[in-house]
Amino acid sequence: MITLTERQSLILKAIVRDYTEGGNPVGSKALVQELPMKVSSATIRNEMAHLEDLGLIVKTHLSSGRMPSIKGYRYYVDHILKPEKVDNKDLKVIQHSLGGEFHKIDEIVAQSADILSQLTSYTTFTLRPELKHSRLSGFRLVPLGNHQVMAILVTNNGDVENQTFTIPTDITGDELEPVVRFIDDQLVGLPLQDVLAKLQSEIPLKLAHYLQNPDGFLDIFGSVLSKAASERFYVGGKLNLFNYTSKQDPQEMRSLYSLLDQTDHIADVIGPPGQHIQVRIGNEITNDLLKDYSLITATYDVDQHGQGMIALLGPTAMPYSRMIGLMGAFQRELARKLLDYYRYFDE
Amino acid sequence: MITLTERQSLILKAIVRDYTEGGNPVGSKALVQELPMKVSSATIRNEMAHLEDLGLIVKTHLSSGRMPSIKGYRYYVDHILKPEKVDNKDLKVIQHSLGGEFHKIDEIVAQSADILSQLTSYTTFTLRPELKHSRLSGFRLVPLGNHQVMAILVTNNGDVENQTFTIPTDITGDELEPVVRFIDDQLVGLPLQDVLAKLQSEIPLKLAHYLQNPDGFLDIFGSVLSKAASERFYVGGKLNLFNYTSKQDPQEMRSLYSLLDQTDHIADVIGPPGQHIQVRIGNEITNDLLKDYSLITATYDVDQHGQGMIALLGPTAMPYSRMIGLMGAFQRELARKLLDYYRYFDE
DNA sequence: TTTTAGCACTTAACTTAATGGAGTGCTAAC
DNA sequence: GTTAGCACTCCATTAAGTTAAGTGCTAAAA
Repeated sequence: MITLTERQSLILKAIVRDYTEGGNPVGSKALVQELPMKVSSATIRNEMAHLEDLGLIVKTHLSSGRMPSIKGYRYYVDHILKPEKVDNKDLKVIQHSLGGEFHKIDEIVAQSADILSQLTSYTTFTLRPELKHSRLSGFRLVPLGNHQVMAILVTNNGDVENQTFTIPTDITGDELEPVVRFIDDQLVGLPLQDVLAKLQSEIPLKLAHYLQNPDGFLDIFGSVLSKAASERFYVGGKLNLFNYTSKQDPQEMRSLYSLLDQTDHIADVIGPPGQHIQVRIGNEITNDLLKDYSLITATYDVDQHGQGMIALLGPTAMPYSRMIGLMGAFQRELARKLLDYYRYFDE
Repeated sequence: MITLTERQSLILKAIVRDYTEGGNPVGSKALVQELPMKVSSATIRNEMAHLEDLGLIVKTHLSSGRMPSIKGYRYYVDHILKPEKVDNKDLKVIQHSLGGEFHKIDEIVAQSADILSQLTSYTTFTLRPELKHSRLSGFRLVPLGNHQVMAILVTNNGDVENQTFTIPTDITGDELEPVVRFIDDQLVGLPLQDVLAKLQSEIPLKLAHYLQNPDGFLDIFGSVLSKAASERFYVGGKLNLFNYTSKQDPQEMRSLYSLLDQTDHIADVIGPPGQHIQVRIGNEITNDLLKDYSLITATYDVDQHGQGMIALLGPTAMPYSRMIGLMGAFQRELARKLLDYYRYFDE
């Protein structure tokens, strides 16, 4: 367990700030100007040597200034940093952007990714509260003619999922009636995850009473259901990658960029909803492609409707204090907005 | 009007080929090896000086080798190049990729962009045959509860467009019945563009007979209709940009990349369906961001179902001969596949 | 008239050397 | 414990020199 004196702590803090703002290693003379106490550069050099022994700062070469190491950022984030109170202008932007009328939760969550990426100039990810916790409130099968049927699934929160299927024979509404009625009777009102579970077990059996050949229908229902229950990350500010990346190898940029298109990989990186705000720095991120970046994740809570996440990807040298403050504010505003939304549908 | 001797033509051709393959300016000595006739490097130098006077090739500095100018590429494409017969393996890939079962035209067209970008390692755009020519074959309004209604529009070609609306009051199927019947009576069977036209003129009046307050419904119908009739480009191989771009300025990459996300800008660049295969080189493209690239566009024809387009964006130094051959083949295969698809739905 | 050999010339790209500046570690004095 | 002073290290920049590729031009050959 590392313990720093007050002065060492101030020095580390100043190095983090300077390096984040200027992008260049910081020397002892520059620090003389900035520290609140009056000490000589030689003293600072002594302290810096100590910080380096502890592994909190590093040199790029024997006679260069210092920059924070991963461990240094870690210490800074854990013990020094105070979340900055969110800028009033930024708060206004958030509230205004979330203030409009939305027709779907996914729109709110998707837009959130965009707002956050604009505010930060970094790349953001958002995850809606898990749909599994929503309840099935309706299922429709609409024959469209031309051998096509559209399946529509509705939840109590107003989420709508639909999919069109091509089927061998033309079907009229009357033929589908008993199936839809079966679902209304047996499954409406249950959380989607329970419906999913039942689909594996008792539904096929029961459905056999209503339909001669239930397989085709089960495929359709299962497909829409799992599409609805699957989690989707929205990505904002993909293009911002160009602003903060240090890479110039096009191939590396390419793999990075393609990572952002793969929801499952993003899910691995960001992990399940957890406690409050978490900062992962450099190689603490479980993906080698991101080992030169930092990731701030925050879980937001919408009461009985479950939890969602927002996340921010940026350079290791980012203004953590401001970012953490911003994430906190956003987290609160988003949760509030979603609560409002759910309340509207619960009426 | 430029006319070249046989030998000059061969030299220009060789310069284009060498420069495309190697990426470096081509010198007179290298050409001695490659030309079919035996001439000295001095003779080639004389010919090259002439080609330079005509503006077909340029030097990067006083004593460098030559590379083709835009004008040089233009001449090459117009007068020298012969489309390469498409590689048998590539043809197999195309046929196999388009051979599967598709449920929607948009899937076929979207997948086409991906296949083409894989085959070429460049970036591709595809545009489906204009939906305006399709006929309205059905319209449904499905009440979903929770103040929501889904509007579904179906065409005779199996295209389905749907959109969910939130409305102030809950509505039952019975109330919508007359509206849907009105549409079935009056509009089904007409091309979408005619429906669009009528929506501006006679429909509002007629609808007033069926509904007290037709405005809300007209908004919904109009919205789905215009969403269906709007053209959409599919983009394939966005990431391939990293392979062939010469830019390393991240800001420029950024604007380029964001251009690919804007369907309307792409439409401007690629232009309306035209004649067969067209090659635009460098500043012949009407967008300054693309002035260092080349664009090959091809229009494909699906008989009475209208025309669509495929397009290819790559470096000015691209193997035009192979690419034009490939575009031709793809154009034919895609048209055939779509004809099959339409035939299936016309049954 | 066309082609070619030969040569002087140009330029980019690379290598080497020289210089200045920022910053460090260490020592000895305060 | 702190500081002034100094030798030392390394990067960055500039300057100079070298090489290789390629050209244009001239005069001779075909």
